[in-house]
Amino acid sequence: MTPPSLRRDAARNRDRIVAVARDLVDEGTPLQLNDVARRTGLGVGTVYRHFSTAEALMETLAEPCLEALAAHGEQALTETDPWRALESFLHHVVEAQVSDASLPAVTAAPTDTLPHTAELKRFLRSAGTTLLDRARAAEVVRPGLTPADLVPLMCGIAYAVQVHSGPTVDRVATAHRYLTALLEGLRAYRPSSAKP
Amino acid sequence: MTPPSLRRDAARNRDRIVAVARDLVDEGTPLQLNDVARRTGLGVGTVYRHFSTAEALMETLAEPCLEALAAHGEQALTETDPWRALESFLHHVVEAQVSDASLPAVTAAPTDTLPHTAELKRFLRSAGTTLLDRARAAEVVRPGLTPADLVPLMCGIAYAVQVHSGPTVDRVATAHRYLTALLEGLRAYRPSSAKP
Amino acid sequence: MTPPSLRRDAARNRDRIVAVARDLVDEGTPLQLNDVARRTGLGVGTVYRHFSTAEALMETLAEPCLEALAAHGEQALTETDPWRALESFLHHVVEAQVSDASLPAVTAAPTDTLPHTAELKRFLRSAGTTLLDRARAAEVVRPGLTPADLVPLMCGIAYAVQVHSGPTVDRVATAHRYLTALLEGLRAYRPSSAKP
Amino acid sequence: MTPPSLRRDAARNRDRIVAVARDLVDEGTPLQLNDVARRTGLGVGTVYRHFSTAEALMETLAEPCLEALAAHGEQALTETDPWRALESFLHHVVEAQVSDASLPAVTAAPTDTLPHTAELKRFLRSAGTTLLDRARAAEVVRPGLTPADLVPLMCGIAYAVQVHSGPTVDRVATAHRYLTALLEGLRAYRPSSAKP
DNA sequence: CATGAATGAGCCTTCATTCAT
DNA sequence: AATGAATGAAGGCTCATTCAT
Repeated sequence: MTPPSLRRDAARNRDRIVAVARDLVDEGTPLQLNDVARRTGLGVGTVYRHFSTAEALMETLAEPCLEALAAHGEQALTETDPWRALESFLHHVVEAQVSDASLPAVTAAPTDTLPHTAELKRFLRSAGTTLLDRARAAEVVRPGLTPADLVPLMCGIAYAVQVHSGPTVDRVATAHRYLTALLEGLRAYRPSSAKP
Repeated sequence: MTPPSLRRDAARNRDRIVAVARDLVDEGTPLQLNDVARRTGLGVGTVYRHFSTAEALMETLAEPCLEALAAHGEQALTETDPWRALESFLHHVVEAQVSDASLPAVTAAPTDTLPHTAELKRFLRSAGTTLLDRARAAEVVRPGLTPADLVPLMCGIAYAVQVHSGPTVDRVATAHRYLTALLEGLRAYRPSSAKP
Repeated sequence: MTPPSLRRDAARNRDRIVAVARDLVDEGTPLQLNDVARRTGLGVGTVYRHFSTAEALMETLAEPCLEALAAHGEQALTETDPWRALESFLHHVVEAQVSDASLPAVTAAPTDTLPHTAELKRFLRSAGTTLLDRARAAEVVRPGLTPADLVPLMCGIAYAVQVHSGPTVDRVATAHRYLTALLEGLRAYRPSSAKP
Repeated sequence: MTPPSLRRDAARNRDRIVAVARDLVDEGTPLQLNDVARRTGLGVGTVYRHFSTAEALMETLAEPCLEALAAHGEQALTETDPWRALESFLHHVVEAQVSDASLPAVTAAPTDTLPHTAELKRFLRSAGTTLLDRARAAEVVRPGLTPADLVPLMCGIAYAVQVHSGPTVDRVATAHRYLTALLEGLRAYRPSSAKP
């Protein structure tokens, strides 16, 4: 995560920047490098040296989450039940999307700043594609949606949750509900009709 | 739509403002009153006289669409088949959402500027609520989603379509596909797939 | 006060404008002709036709007060005791200054818009001059202040009262206190030393 | 006055801003940060960096004067004759008020921007209070005015001088005359005039 | 006479980015 | 490497006044 071979103090500064940015994102404040500089007590120049744009910083925040999702993706790829594999992976994705505000911003962005972000997103897309393709091959999934729809739909659910938002709503639960509804529509044979 | 009894030239200016705003919104440019003034060739003050905030202008752009949706809503309320009523109404909604960029902005806004906008949104929400409640009463819809989820989900679909967007995608078709998937998940026991 | 030979409706408009302006001034709102127009329901042009500047309107508001003061001035000029004449006149002046917000604005202005205002102010200045000169001739007043100081000092007292202002202060009482202090300083022989 | 440990060029800019502001205030021009920026040739942002509001800049202009007054206040507090102490202090105050246009603005403001300004004003108020209380205790002052009246009255005198203003008037002399008149009224039994 | 739409200069403020120190 | 001052375009908005209807 933190680039190696960085002078001790430089590394400390970098961590400080990331920590402050994390706080800003968590409290819903728009991420501005000037603002980060002020709150870290560092000079703007220092912040710019570490992160040349706000997007780069945002992607750095999202990185751990993306990596965790990638791990879940790898895990899902080893699962034998193709439906459960897909379902489980996507639930992890939406949960992450609504839990960490840095994620939707990075996920929905058409282009990436950091190579590593691009790589992770590429892997997640390919994992999703594989999982959906397997499910279609096993005929546990209805046609109509393609792998290219997965990312947009996950973003859409995250956005829907945000629109829904009020003080009394459990965002994670709502996200799962929305995904569940969508997956019901995606599934070929529903339990009720699979029983008899 | 255009307030009556306005001086001839004032009405022309107002229309000009709305037309320019329409273009801006269609081309994805953020709607700024100063910008509108510049492009219309009118003074800033003139624009502010007609629309005291950018939101008011945006809502004015969205108004015809909202009214058309309201008409569809009334239509749907007279439909006898509760499932078809809900389905048809929601398809009209998402189609509008992706066809006119002013709509998602207005729909997702937590507060409204123009009384008429508020009224239309209220009506649309109540129509959706009634349609969903009827479908639930007729047991053609699965539990899990409530009337309060409708607006967020429609916004989420519009957002998903936007994330999907590329030069070669048919936005309307994509929106219908997404809604169809969701409705499949919402639907209770469909005769067709329960048989074989 | 209201110019004669004005069409009935024009006169009504004029009165309406003055009434609204009175309210604005009383509530401490800056006097803007646009604002007056909106609150009267009249067009801006109409307001401008009646009062070509905000100052003209302000002077119109102040007029009744100025006339009342002029009456007090004439009264004072008939008084035999030169000290009491001066004292009484000035107390009327400061009381008016703090009671009607239109007055300080007009009194302190170096130039006047309406001829009648200029005339009234001229008369008040001359009355003050005469009263002070008589008091000096009667040696009931100490040298040091001249007639030209009267207007500035009355304005200064009104301003001091305004600076003092808080929710719990009686502006009129404060004004009288301040003037009393000043008059004590102006007076030659104070009661205590005049007795024996 | 100028904060220490500021980069050389930054300090130069700051001084330039203050100098230009000084000129504006001296020539009676309303103090606007944009205007200051234009006249200094600096960017607006630079001016805002140094002084976040026009009030902050105004208070910075007034600061040296306020400090000089505070020094006079301390001096007066060591004076043994309570009357002379009060008199001398107040004469310094009014002289400052009419000599530096930044002072009345700061003095009359109900709230302060810079902590140091607030502190200085607090000290001056308390010095005035002490001096007046001592004079009352020594019975060299008549009742009727309280410490809370001092600031308003000093502002009132400054305002009176400004109303008086014309090309041929010596503002400082006028201010002293007005204060003298007021102090005469404040003073209790003067030996000189009580004798004959 | 009355109207009120139009004007546009001008004020305030923010922010992403550069670059001298 | 680090600093943080400087920049200035850009956006938001108000208001006194004019003039076509």
